[in-house]
Amino acid sequence: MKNLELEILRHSTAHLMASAVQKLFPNTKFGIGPAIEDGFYYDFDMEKRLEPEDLELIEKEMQKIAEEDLVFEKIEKTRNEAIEFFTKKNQPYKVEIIKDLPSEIQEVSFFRNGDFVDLCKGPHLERTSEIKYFKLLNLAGAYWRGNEKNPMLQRIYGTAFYTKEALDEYLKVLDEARSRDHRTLGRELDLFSVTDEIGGGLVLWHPNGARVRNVLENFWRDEHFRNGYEILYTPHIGKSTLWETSGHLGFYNENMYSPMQVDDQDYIIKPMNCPFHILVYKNSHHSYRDLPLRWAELGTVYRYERSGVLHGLMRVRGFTQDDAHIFCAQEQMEDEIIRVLKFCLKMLKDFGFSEYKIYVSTRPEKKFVGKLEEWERAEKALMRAIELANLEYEIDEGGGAFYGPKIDIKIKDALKREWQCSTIQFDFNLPERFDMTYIGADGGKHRPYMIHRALLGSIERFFGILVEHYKGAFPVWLMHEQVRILTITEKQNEYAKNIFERLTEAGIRASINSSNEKLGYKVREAQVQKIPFMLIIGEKEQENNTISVRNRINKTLELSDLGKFIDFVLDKVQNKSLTVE
RNA sequence: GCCGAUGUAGCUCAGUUGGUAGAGCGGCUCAUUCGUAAUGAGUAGGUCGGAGGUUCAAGUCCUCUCAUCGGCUCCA
Repeated sequence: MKNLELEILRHSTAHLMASAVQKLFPNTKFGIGPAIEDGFYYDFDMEKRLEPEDLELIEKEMQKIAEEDLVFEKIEKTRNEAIEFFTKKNQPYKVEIIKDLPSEIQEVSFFRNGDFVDLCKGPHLERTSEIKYFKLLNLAGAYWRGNEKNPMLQRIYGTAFYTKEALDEYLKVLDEARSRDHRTLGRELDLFSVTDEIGGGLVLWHPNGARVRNVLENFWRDEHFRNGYEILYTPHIGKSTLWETSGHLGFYNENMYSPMQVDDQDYIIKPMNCPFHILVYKNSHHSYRDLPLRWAELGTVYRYERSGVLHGLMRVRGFTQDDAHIFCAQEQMEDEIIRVLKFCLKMLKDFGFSEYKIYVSTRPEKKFVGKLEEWERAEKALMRAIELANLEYEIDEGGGAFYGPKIDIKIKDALKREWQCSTIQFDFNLPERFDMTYIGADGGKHRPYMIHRALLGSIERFFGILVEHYKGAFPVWLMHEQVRILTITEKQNEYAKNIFERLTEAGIRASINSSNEKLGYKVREAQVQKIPFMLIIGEKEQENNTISVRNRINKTLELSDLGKFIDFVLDKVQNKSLTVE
């Protein structure tokens, strides 16, 4: 199925929905109703507050209209006729759209199905009866034209497909996404919590989640040392004058928390790590021989996020960035970008993400700092690095920050959803503001290039993505508990303890369940908690000095020797294997 | 921040037209010593998100407030 065909179907379904709404709620003013990635929506302005039950009503009405087999009829009108038409019909939003069309457009097209006539350039299906498999999904508020100063309209989201199978499949994926929700799994696996008593967007990491995080961070550090980075630690607060120098108080103010007073000085909790890294740089003079400097930090920052945007671990107010800053000379810049990109992709792959989309954001039209040729050089370096890696990318023209162009990498998870994680950004602003220099081979002062980069983005978000990607069943190397020993009767307690000690000694994270429950119960418990391996220990095993291994995908493994099992697990850890067989 | 929905035990939820809180799971205790997704019995958990108000009486009605969820805007 081509996307274009789906788009036509969905857009036509949006019209169908609008015509149903018009029939049910005649005084409705219509916004727009486009097809979107997985479906469509339509925005309405009406007296009535729509409720979830109304969706069923509207769906039924749509079904009726579809069965009437109306024709989607195209009508042309001149611009003025169109304005007159919609003014008469009391459709101010439509009038606004037409008035905002470029002046060279004098003819506009309409589509009619039955009594419903909508401004639309098409294309559409031929008849309403072609729309068979659709579903209205949810209700939401949305600002007219996406601007929060405009009135808020009521939006209905829905989707449509050409076959029943495709629709069912899509609804199944939605269900699947719900069952993977990291907030639910986070509670079920006791990984983390967010509580009202502390405040929204401030995360408590429980032992299980913290264990996984710890493994992740240790790996992250090792890899950074291996890749030529040094690691820094910097404070959580700093004088407000620092943020004046950096300019954040100007351009980032609305995301920063109010200052606190210490000894008559204002201090601000950090929303970024960069100024601190720059001050480490400025603590001494640098020669061109020192460069490049690559400094990384798991830097915890606090940013004010509006209350309505907080979401589990994905959008929080306190989070840890896997931040790094690279300071280099102009001639090193291109190599550094290539290096970062390679490092980044390797890191993502180690966590099991090998599908991604890459975006390059270039210089904004108007507001930007730095010289034009610097921008061009940097943009070229970014694109070249991606091309050298033989990867595709999309250009977001003018989408860069005012201080420099960037690469953003969005990873695709098991459900093909895209998540923004990695970012590689040039900064032409801070080196200038902090007057950073190095002494070149010519004995003169030069300004270093500065590159910000985060590979995982924020540890919180990345962890949330991992939870959803793996549905809580982390790969063995990351899993907080790798092996659980299940005894059958208490006669095996001693033997179980010996096994536990050997596992622990080998560096395997294990526990014993010797409770007075039946084996079936213990298996179920371990299964629900997605523990990769269960060692079942009964009289038989004890007598023969063996073990019986079951993994979390309900398979018994042919590994009766503990030593061999330990090697097997360590091998999985070593290779970051994604399987448990 | 805005629009809408929700908020009852650790979790999932029930609570009829206002009459003073209930289940399952989980926890704890006891019994059971048992071979690959739930052994049985008993028991303890709640100022029904918070603050006002209406009423003889509020989990149920009204007002305000906070938080969460779905979106919008914004973003790591």
